[in-house]
Amino acid sequence: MAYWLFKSEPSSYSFADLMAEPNQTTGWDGVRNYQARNFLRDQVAVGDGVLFYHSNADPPCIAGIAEVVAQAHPDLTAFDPNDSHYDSKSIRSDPTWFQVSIKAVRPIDPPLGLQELHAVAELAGMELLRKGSRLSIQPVSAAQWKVVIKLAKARKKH
DNA sequence: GCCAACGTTGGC
DNA sequence: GCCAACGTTGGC
Repeated sequence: MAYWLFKSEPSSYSFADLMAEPNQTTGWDGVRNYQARNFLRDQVAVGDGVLFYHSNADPPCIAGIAEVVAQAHPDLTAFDPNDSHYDSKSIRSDPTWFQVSIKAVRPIDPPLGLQELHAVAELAGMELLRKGSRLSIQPVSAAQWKVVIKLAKARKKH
């Protein structure tokens, strides 16, 4: 069991969009970065926990918890010339790009803002908080996961 | 909208 | 294989 943080711009796909999906499940397609691809293809496993992060948002935040429900399978949007993530160099017999499927577990409401996360000493080493961090699929340690879940649970008192 | 940080491309 | 130019990401 491992833990991850997946980034998405809410203007293109938000945690609320995931909640609204049939079975609250979607294929995490469109990843076009090799390091992120390698995590998706080689390490992300069914049952893993996912922090759903809203980048380019106001404020940027962790907006919900999800879980992996299907391991890596080819990202078919790479083969569709009409898709914005089309990659003419990727071929069906040897796909370059992969996706996993995730299912919403619960929203974090209100979400955990980036500023707030920066203020948490135990999260100081988190990849998300590193200056210049751009990776859209990031590993999260068990200790970091525990801290974030605890912060998320504290949201429920009101 | 700005711009720092990072990834990719391509000439050499 | 180097590295400058370029494109993208994402906080602010």
